[in-house]
Amino acid sequence: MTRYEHSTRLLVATDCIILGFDGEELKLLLVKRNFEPEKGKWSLMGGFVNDNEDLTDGAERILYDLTGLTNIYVEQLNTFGEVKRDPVERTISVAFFALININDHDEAAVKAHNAHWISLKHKPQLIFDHDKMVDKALEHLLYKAALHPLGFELLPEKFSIPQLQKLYEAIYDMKLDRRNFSRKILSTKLLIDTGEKNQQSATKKAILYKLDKVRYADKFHSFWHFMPDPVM
Amino acid sequence: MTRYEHSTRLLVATDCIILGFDGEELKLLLVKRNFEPEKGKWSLMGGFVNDNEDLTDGAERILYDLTGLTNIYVEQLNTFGEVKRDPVERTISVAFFALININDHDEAAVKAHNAHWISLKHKPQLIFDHDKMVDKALEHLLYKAALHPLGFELLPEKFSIPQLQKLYEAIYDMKLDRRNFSRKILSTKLLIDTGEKNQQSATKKAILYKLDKVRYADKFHSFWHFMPDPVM
DNA sequence: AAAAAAATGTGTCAAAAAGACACAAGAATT
DNA sequence: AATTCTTGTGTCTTTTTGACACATTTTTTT
Repeated sequence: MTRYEHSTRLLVATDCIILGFDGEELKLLLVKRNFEPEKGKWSLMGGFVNDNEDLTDGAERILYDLTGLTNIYVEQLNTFGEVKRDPVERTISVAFFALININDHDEAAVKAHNAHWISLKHKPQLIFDHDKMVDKALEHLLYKAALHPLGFELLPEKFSIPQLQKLYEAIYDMKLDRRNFSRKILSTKLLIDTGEKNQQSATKKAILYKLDKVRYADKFHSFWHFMPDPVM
Repeated sequence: MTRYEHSTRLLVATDCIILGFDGEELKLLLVKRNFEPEKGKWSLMGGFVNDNEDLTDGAERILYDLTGLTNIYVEQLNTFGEVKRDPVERTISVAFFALININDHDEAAVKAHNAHWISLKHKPQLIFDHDKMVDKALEHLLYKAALHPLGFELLPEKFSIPQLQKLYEAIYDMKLDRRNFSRKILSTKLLIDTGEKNQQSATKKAILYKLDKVRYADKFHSFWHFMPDPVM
């Protein structure tokens, strides 16, 4: 037995939902297509999966191409396979979810691909079912960030508690009490005081922390309750 | 533009991880293959995705074939696409996660497919990367059930609180305090007292509840903390 | 028929966590 | 030196959790 005969073979693509944080709001890395189909429209960055390439490798290849980064937080999200989702030809697309610190990426690579960071609040309409993909990614972010403080992936290595709070406020689009947030985050004992202070801050310099990666890995599969319940 | 030329097309399959609960333990619906490759070995139920068929439809077709059920809780889990995962020919497999009440299924259909309910504690080794798929499904169940009381999907329409507790104990493989569990579950106000009592119970008859589906749908996107934190 | 056994429903109390809020302190601006 | 903005930390009250005890219902045993 060397091949499954009589079975249909389909195009398989990968699309990446790349989220970043600039200190104020969540942004999405989108490309303005300069090729057909849908030339001139906004879309996620994607590409076909090669014959001899794992799905994850395909996604990482695309991410590297676009951002110049390698050690990104990437997770497989969902596979979109509606028959008519691509008008040209049926294509299955495996969507990947990536979080990066917005200041880390290679700007030249981004420019070369005609890509731009767009605030989620001003997201344009995207091609095909890419809007659905983004929705799914945001839903996933809410889930994940409620259980794990994985907002760390969106911040620089050294960060302050107020920075982290702003990130969570952006993710959940709500205001949090500064003092309670600080108490809660410190009680996890996940933050290591680097002894340094935030220099760019205009007023009082905030303490810079880094993530205790060992403890984080240990605790990752325990469930926290990170965000308050919405009132019912 | 009518086709993407020069791009490789791949076989796309669907595999279903079907979990059920018999009142005591979690079980997995597995088939003993009576066809090549890997004839005689245990595997998940799966099949190729048809040319003109959505992925979800493909999964539901396979689930209906095997169990005779249509309104199953199904969720797409993950797509497994390692180059060498299928020794015959490269095949991408989209794994689906299904929860059913183990007493509902069509036994004849199950028998016809040479399928069996196997306790997770005695799961045999499966073909290809199906073990990985099952691991992923269990991990997903832990996540989901921590946030949503989605164990309901595994129980009959009317059930008692002790039944629900046994299910959660099976999922998390831990003992829970009866009184605290009851308090917590009732405080969600998700259960409607049917006025009936459990008849098969050997001693005191337990109150049968049903799920308040409206409230459940409303609350689904709020985050609960259903299981206690593991001690660190 | 009474007692024992098994499982269910509900209540109490202390400890822990969460929510609301006040005040002190560092750093730039006026 | 006073003002403003932001950060760090503390207190108090309310809510939730965790650890228990006891009463009730039904079957089984004596």
